[in-house]
Amino acid sequence: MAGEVRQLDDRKLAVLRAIVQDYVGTEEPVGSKALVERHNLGVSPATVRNDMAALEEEGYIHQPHTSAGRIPTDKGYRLFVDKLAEIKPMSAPERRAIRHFLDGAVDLDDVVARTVRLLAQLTRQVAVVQYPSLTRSTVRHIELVALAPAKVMLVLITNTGRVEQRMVDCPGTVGETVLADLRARINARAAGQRLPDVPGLLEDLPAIFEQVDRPTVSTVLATLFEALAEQNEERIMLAGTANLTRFGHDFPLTIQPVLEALEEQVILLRLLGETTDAAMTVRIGRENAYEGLISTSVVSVGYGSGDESVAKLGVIGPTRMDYPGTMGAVRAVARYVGQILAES
Amino acid sequence: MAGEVRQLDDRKLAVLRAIVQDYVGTEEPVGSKALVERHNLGVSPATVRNDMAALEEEGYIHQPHTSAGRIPTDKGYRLFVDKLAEIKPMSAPERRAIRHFLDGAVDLDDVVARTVRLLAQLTRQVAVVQYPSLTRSTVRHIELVALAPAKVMLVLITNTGRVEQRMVDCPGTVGETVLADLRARINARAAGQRLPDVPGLLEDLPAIFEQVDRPTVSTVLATLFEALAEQNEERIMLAGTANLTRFGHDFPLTIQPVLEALEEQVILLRLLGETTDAAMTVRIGRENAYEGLISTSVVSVGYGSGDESVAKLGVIGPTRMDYPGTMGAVRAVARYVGQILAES
DNA sequence: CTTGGCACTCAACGCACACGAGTGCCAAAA
DNA sequence: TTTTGGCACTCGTGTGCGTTGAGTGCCAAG
Repeated sequence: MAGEVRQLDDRKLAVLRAIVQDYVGTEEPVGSKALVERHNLGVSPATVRNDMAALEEEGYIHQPHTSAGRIPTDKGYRLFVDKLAEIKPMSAPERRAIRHFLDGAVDLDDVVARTVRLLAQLTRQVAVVQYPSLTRSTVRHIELVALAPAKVMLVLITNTGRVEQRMVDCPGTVGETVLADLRARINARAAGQRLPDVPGLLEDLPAIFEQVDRPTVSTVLATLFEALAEQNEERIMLAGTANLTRFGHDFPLTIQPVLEALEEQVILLRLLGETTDAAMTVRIGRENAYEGLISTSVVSVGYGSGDESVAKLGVIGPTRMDYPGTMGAVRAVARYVGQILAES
Repeated sequence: MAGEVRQLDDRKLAVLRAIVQDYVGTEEPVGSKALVERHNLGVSPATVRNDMAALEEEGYIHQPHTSAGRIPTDKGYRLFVDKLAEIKPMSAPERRAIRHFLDGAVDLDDVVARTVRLLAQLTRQVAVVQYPSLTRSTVRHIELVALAPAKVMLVLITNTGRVEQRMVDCPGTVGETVLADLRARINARAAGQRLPDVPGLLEDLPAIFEQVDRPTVSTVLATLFEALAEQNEERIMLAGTANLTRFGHDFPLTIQPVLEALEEQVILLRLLGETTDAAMTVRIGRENAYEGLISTSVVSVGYGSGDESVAKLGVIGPTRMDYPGTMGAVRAVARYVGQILAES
């Protein structure tokens, strides 16, 4: 990679940057003349043409047909994102708006809902927010409630405010005192612990109870462990699908697979899952594993209620998107959500 | 209305029915010649033309331009749905598939999720399912959990399996015994009662407690009443948005407002809210209050875990849709969901 | 290495024209 | 009175064709 980049002098890079910027703005192939007019590169169109030829040779741009301007390729966008663009910080009013909008949230659901709408609005694209996952969070409280003689409800509350509940059908009648005892012991050991660690801390509990109660205790614990382990049930919230209509000219073809992808939580989760934890990840066009998204880019980043990332959020848009602006918005929103979560 | 219909003899109605059926099938304006060929009306094209002229006069059909075939108007579809079409029952294999697909559900969320996907797939349109609402259901259990000295979590569980939780910030420290007492009294009075009736049954509770605890009790109850009253927070689940791509030829224009509408839960709720409880409701084109949906039809019906409807579900598609088939699917799915809910 | 000039390419546009599906109307038949 | 065949008419769609112009590649001069 370094080898290739070395061959491109500064002006060629500037030309590529200009092409990306113009194309993102106009959505039309950009020619040499228009380029020198709009950006003041101090050279003639002919020179730019030579540079363009070189850039095309290297695979950073290409022309749809002979007598047309150039369009960046995925590789071109990649270089742009990696070397040529700076994340655009949000303006002060924008930051204030974000803050204000998120501050009104009343519970975790509301935080996520507001976040995803905000992100969609800021970027004018499709926004995706993953609920804070169970695996990284810690136990705040575990509650057991007898609903019927042999029916117990188990409620798990995490430090991120997430609540998970399960019904437990017990093998026999459950005494209230036993239940209270179990509840107390579970919380004494598990409170404040990270979810994956909890099973290890509780596995010897049945032995403490009377012989007759052990099946019940075991059943309850089994259900709890199941709830803890079930990372699959990671939920996701979407917004801004209406922005897909601004996708391009060749409509149904591009938009349909995207809509299909958006309906599959599994795909979205995998998409976000590819984000390296802390850093912002940008997947451009064919870099996306899923076929339906080859003409889209995904900008995603982790967010968390402290120094540590507990979930991810991001944006899906056409490869021809305003990368600096989008990345700025994604980063800013992720930060503020983190703060909100830390406060609550 | 009776007056207008009287003017249309049986054959004219048959022509209208044929036009609707053909247009739904082909998506193209249908002419007199094609009509007599495909349906065996025992008359000549010329006769059909006369009937068409009459139908157009009455506003049931119209032609996009002079030398084109006819298209049903909203009014035409309305007549078709009201008088000319029968709800098409599901075939035995279809019914089996529905049953099988819904039977795998493990909890309420899963039931709703499966239902909405199923409905989208069956009708090949956008499906909407409202979560069983709080107002019609009864209290199964109310739980209070002390999370911190002055922080209590309130959990409300309904007979439909829905769980609603709220954090309560109490004015002072809450004693465990007081909390247990309160919990017991609340459940003794509220369990099994319909949600709207609960506040009336509990309002004198603070008076029973010691002076010092009354603020706490009042605060908890206030939060509970709030949760009970908050019908607004009725949730909705969507599926099948990808089916919008099969909407029509004039793409972005039609689809964008629809996507926007689908993102607004409020709009969807109002849409479903217009459904008269038991009966299936069909809103065609401009009959829909919301502007963005004037080129769509909404087929909706209530469903419930017994004889009574607790929530609604439906389908949104182009006015040019297969009404008998769609209505059949909606009705069948609603029935089976009702059964599932009743069982659990 | 840069630049102006120049010939070339090719999508987009406009236009004229023919085609044909579909209509409305009318007079004759039922 | 209703139905039907005939007929002239409308008008959107498709096709072929020349024009336009943005944009290119190449080359020779600066």
